[in-house]
Amino acid sequence: MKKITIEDIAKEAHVSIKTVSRVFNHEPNVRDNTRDRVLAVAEAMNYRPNLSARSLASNKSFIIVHFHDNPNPDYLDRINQGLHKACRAAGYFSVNEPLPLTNGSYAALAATYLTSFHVDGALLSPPLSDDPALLAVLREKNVPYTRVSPQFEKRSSGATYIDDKAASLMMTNHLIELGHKNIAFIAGPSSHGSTIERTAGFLKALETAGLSVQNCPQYSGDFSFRSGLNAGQKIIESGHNVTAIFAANDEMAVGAMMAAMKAGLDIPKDMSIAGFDGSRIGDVLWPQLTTIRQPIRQLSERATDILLTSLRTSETDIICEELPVTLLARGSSSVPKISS
Amino acid sequence: MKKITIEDIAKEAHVSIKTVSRVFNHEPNVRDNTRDRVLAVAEAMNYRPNLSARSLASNKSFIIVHFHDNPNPDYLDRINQGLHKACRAAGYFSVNEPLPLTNGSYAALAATYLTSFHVDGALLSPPLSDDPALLAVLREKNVPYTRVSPQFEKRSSGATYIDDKAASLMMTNHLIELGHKNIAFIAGPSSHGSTIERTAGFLKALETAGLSVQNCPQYSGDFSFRSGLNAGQKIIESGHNVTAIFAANDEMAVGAMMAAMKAGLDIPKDMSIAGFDGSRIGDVLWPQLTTIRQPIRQLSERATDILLTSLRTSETDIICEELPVTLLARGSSSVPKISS
DNA sequence: CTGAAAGCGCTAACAG
DNA sequence: CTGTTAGCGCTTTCAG
Repeated sequence: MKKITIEDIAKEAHVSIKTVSRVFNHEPNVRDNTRDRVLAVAEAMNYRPNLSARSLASNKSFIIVHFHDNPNPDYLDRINQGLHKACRAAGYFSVNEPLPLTNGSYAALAATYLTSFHVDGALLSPPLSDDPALLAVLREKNVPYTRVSPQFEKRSSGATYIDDKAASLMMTNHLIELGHKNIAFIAGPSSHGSTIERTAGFLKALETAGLSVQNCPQYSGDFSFRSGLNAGQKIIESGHNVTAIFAANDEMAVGAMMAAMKAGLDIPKDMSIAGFDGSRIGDVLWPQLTTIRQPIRQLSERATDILLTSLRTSETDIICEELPVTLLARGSSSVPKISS
Repeated sequence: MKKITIEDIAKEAHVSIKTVSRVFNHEPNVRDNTRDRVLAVAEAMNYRPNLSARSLASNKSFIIVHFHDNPNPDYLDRINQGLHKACRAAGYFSVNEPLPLTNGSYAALAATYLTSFHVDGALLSPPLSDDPALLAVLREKNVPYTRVSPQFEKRSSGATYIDDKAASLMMTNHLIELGHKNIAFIAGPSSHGSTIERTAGFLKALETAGLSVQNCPQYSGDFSFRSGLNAGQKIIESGHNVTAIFAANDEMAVGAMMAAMKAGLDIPKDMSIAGFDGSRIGDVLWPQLTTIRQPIRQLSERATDILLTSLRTSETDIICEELPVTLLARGSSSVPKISS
């Protein structure tokens, strides 16, 4: 079972290897007739170009790397699905590389990675989308990249994102409309750019509704379940008469929900809970979590599409797309028991 | 910023490129002196061998692919962590490839993948670990592989696994010791080999304890949350006086728990719930899920180690390792309210 | 222990 | 529209 190469195809199709190469690279200047013959032969012989050879000769690899450091497996998985789908549709391959920000030398790690593993482009997901050190490495190495949900210098690269502020405002309004006046907010970590936006949306909604910020205490967590649990406990002990908790992601919201349940509170009668993201964790609870559903797979797929398009057209236009979110009002939120 | 190649290192270290190559491939027959000099120069010039060139010349790629079709992102993530860690420690790279069994041509997909993307080995995780069509492709293409948690022909390849039957027996005994006599079991799908083992462990425990199988109804799901919810509803409506539900994975257990909560039952007073896997979903609930914790990351890391070792030593010994599990007794299980 | 030469399978740059 | 000739950066012979 010997390996079949471009030469075998050339011989069989009575053309030169260059012509075969042209066909497989979608280059112009091949007669339809010839092209069809080559493709037929290749199909018949089950030929696949050797990626290493292609990569060595052309200095292209047909590989896109996804750098990530998000602790949420669910989020990662959705990003990967979109990435994989877009890559496959374009004949590219995708690989994943964790880049732990907690490891002081993550930028050096990325640099090492990019030197030994030639990639054609990179996809960045939060929190790496906004990491200056990583972006610097990418630019220095001349690796094109697009970003999912960047917050800073949004238009400095191709990107897809949602309107965090508007989404957060939408959710806060939902709680306000239910009748809540004492709403606690659990913000994300400052390392995530979305934190500012989501907090701003929350505050704007309060302001518009004329609610006192004094009655709406703000806490902050690191997006982890545990930090939500801690914040939830503090909120409950604080004596603020809080009737609703809005957390900047679902993990923390579920943590807060657990704190409430532990304290013997009924959800949503005694305490409404709202999250942000639309991750699986919120589907698999009773009551199910009221949240903002982000189109994560599409964000990633579109971001990859944008990257691949820019690679192929070598266009310099920077494409940025905002995708819509949905408010999922479910069992964890309702009208407050006592309006204060 | 030009690319530095093996030639730059050779020139600078006053040796031939072949010697540099020897050093980087850990080949013998290099004087320590020479080796050190080469390494020093390479370090100073920040040299990294070009993977494509290496791959083209040696017909090795230093890439391990992980084929998977597990719907649980949490499980996948842990497998990936172990894989990544083991690969990195050995200078290998890892890539992921979903292979949806629901897609009729998944075996052909795998074949295509393996022809265009040269990999040195493959890691299989359930349910692919036991897929005959995929195994056939791998063998035909001569791609070495190891498997995580295979159930059939265990010793036909390198593998790591747990003792599913013993673990299931352990959990059932836990429930029996708490005083439960009417225990429902939700089995996994027949496509997963573990289903037989886990069911066998359940039945063995009943038998040993002298409990009647009639009082312990068996259901089956597909490992999804939703299927656990459905089974849970049936169990509650069945009038079997069931006081405990043991599901063959955590997702289904949580589904069953949700069914119980919806029906107004108190967990664990009215109904004890137990799962299997130790995935995040069970940590993030109130009460937390009693479950069997599998060392998923270690299973994957060891399986990868076994694969890499066999690649480098070209030894033909097949290594299989059984790793221990832990019973996590948490809030979702307790003594039954009424002993029947 | 070390080096020189010959490719790996493909694409780039030029000729026709 | 098509073919020829050089490499890409490395490893593998095979000689020393």
